[in-house]
Amino acid sequence: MEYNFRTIEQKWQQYWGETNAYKVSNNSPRPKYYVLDMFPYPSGAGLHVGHPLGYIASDIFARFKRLKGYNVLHPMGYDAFGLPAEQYAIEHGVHPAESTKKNIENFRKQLDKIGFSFDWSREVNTSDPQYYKWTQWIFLQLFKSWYNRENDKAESIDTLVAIFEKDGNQSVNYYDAALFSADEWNTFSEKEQQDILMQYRLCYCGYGEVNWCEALGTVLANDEVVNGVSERGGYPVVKRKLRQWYLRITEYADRLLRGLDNVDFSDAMKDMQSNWIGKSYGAEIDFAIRSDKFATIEDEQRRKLKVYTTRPDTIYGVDFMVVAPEHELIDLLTTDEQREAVDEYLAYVKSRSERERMAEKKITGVFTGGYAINPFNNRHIPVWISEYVLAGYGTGAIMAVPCGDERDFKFAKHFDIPITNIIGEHFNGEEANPTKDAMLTNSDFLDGMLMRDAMKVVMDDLEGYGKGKRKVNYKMRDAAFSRQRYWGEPFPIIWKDGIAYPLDESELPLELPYVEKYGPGPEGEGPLANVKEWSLIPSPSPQVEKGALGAANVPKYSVYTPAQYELAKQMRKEHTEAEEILWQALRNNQLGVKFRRQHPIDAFIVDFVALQNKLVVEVDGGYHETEEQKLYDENRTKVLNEIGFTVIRFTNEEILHNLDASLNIIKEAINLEVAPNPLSTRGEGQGVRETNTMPGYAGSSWYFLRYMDPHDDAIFCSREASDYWNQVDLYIGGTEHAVGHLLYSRMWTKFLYDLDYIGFDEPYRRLLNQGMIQGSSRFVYRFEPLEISVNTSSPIFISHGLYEQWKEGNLSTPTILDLLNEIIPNYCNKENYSKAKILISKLHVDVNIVDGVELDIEAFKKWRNGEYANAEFILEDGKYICGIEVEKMSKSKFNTVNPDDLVNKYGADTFRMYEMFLGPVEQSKPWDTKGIEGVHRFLKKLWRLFFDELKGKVWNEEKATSQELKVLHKAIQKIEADTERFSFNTAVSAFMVCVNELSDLKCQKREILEPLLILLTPYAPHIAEELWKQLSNQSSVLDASYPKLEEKYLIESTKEYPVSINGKMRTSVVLPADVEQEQAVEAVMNNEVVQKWTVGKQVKKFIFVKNKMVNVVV
RNA sequence: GCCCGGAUGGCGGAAUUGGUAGACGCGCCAGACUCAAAAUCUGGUUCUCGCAAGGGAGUGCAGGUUCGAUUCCUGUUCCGGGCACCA
Repeated sequence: MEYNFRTIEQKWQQYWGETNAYKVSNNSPRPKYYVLDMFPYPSGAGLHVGHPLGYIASDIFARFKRLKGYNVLHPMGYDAFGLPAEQYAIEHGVHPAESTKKNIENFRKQLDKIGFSFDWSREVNTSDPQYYKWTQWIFLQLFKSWYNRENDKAESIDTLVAIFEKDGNQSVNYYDAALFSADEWNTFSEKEQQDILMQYRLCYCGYGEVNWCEALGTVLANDEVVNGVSERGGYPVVKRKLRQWYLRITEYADRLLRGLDNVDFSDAMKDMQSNWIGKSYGAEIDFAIRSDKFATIEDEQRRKLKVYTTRPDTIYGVDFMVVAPEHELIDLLTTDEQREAVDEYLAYVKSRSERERMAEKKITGVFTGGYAINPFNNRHIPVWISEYVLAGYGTGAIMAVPCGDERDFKFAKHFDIPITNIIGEHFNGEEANPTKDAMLTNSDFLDGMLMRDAMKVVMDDLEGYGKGKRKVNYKMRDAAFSRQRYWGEPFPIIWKDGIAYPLDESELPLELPYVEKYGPGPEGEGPLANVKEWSLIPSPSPQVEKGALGAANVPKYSVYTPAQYELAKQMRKEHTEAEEILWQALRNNQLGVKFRRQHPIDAFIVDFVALQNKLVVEVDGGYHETEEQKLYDENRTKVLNEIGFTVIRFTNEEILHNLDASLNIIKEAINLEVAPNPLSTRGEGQGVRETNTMPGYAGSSWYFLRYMDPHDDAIFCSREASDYWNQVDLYIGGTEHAVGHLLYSRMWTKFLYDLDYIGFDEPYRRLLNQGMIQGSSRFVYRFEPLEISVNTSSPIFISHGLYEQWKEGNLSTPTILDLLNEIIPNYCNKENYSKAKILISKLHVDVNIVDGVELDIEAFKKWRNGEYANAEFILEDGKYICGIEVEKMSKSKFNTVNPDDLVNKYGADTFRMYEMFLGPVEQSKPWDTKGIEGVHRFLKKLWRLFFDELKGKVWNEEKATSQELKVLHKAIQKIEADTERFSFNTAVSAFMVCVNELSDLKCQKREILEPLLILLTPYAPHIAEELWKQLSNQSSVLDASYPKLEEKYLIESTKEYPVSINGKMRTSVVLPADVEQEQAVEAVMNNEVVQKWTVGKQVKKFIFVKNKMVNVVV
């Protein structure tokens, strides 16, 4: 009987399925253990061998714990919302729900073949309304909560309202809101009250910058933006402020930091998270600024440049200031001479993504022309703008101390800014020195003080004189929680008159409407904004009928017809007096904003427009008094509003007689900076649904809880279930989730804990990071056709070794041409040899048709539908050898290996063990199918301990010898310990060693083999179950109990000690196990080899480490 | 740029707390079985000098600490992951 893995694996997978072998109960007398894999996104490309790595590891551990007597929860599900499905829908017209469903089916099929012990009755899918009902529900709880810093926890917003009603906001003035009293609160309108509350909510609405691509009409992810243009199509991308939802994760910053002390994550992971949170202690310092634009002293007093610094001790070393390009004071600081340079620089920055800005090595910046005043010595300090200062961090402005900060130093050098040395000899003029231990110089009253000590002195001084204050700062920002996309959870929010009203919980789930088109909505809103019958509540929508206006069907303001353009040009010449006066006041950026006049927008040509601010200004003549014209104006305004423009209308009279007042109105509109919430102007008093959707991490922030109680209709997870399963005991996934998913889910857990829905505030007790499996790409080398060669349809490929020789110049052109002529007669005439210019291109070839490095030429000819059917090859040693490079595993590089193929060829058990055998699970490594044979051989060798091809069953009931027991218990010891510490690769080796040794001993005894099968069950469950049943066991091996290590079988009476002379291994001596130093000295010194090395030399030292080694120093 | 990893034979890797560098597997070489091949089995395999015995070198690179360093420290190079709208 031979090892027929296909039959065996199919048989037991079916058996385990039918017997519900993996179904887990929430009631068990056994201790619980929760093993979780990071939520997979079911991509259309299916599984490649990199995906199951973590799942196999977790499966081994889950099965191991089960054998150890635990009730183990090991679930699987799908993070099914996401961009790729939506992108696929846009490109192929397949609804994301459909493609996702298909992908999941495919995923499941692939997973099933590998023999995982998932309890599929607990499967979850984030895009299932029964699941996202609870994602929406948790969002509502976040929306209805605020963070009470006094109690250091989230509370219902009602407690905040109670505080406002009683005392106003004096005690809870967190987010730079204006102060108000209880009386004032009570007289506020509902809108005013709700606007204030919105600022406090844990999920709140604000404005944030996004990558906006006008041509695609959509917001792009950072990695969809390459060099300032969209990845798809290469269209320009700019920053644009859009209304966004935010998660107030910053309130949890400190708890997220402290919580790291109570979890078992790697130090690297903890470092990454705490660096991300970025807690720092420092000071905020106010610098007065000089500007001739200040009308009064009060103005000057009011508008200070606030910086955040962790080094207030260096205050006398400040040689310049740098503000972020988005800083609000730039306009004020910029002098007329510098205006042009500043504008140019800001335009440049606007085209760059945040990532590019941070990654840029090149130093860029521009001087504003303005100065700030050092509050300590009244020194005038030039203010610069540079992209390396980010608006979101600190105050968006820094005081630069070039002698102490490397980046400041480089900036000063680059722009020739003189450097003040405040650390004396510690600064060498060549590079900055960030020391805190130098004695201060050039620092007035701080001179001679240690920098460390000066920090406190400066901060006390700042606070004493009201020039600044101590401040704890976090690098972490609130997390953007909305996406302008279709394929995500809809927000259970209805806007009415600019107020966000939550849906009643009984109305959940708010289902995603089915759509046919996935294009972006107006004004950077999500595609849902196009679904009027869904978003407007109730219908009908007061839509403007375009035909009635004679409007062309022109959707975007940036797109207009040549005819319109000509008309606009004409109209510019025919301006009225009022228009001309206003134009003179608006032109040349006098308000800090660029206006255009007579510019086409949609179907209209408007009088004036500030495109960036989405502001239209119209100046109406007397004829606007007619009824007909009034109606037209009204409709025109409506359409402009619809596409996000604010419209201000003046009469000729107003401009001519009160220009200042008119300008003030325009200024006010500009200061809004962003267009008002489009949802507050649409729908005319009726409700409008929120049309953004939630981000990918919404559903994945709490999924581990749903697995505990996946079918509960009453709550996201019953307290009973979460009390029983509690934290995830082992969480396995990649480091790429270090600061995204892991921080969000930790925050949600803390939030749900604050509201007392669960009893623990850290989701994952222990985290294991799996490495990435990289692809090992193979290359072939193709000649580009020579101009002088005969025309041939045969592409010619050259083997890697020869290609390398050619590349290094060791293979001359004539030699190559000779080779070519050999393959294709008369390929190139000898006379033309000197004119030939050889070009060889390197092409990816499918790794699955390459055996190691040798190309399967026949398979290659059939590859890609016979694209290379008539290819010719220049071989080396009769073979075509491919080049190798390690790259990311991806379809486009033809280096993906499908687990299905390997499972078909070798079986799931072999595949599982091989994935583990490849190396430490935490480490990244390239995939190489080659070695899988060795593991397969091991399983066959194990099989032969039970069955002989000819003799049939060969195991026996004989008593085991002590030598055999030693082999077994050595294996138990090693495999148990290795599994416990996730060193699966060495455990697989230990199995091999054990089976090798048993084979050598010809041991086929049940007493030894049976425990070995249990050891093997987590790794290769199918073969273990088969052999287990063959040994006539009735129950499943899955529920056997793990063999117990008996130390007594391992005791040795002697030990072979390595002997080193001067630390270099020379020989070894066998000594009794309980040997003491004196005996050891004697035995070692009498050793022949030792004597050879020590003869004529004095022994200086004799080092004896019991059970380790001996070292003789001469 | 910043944060976090990694680097050991031809290849994947082992060496758990500073104590015999290269376990186990692949590949390669030789042999057995076979008409032959596959499969299987046996032996060898870091490099280098040497017939051998035996010696020398060796864990990315340059230093340091130590009786002893793949392991600890300093510096450095290269590769991988993350950097807030991929999930």
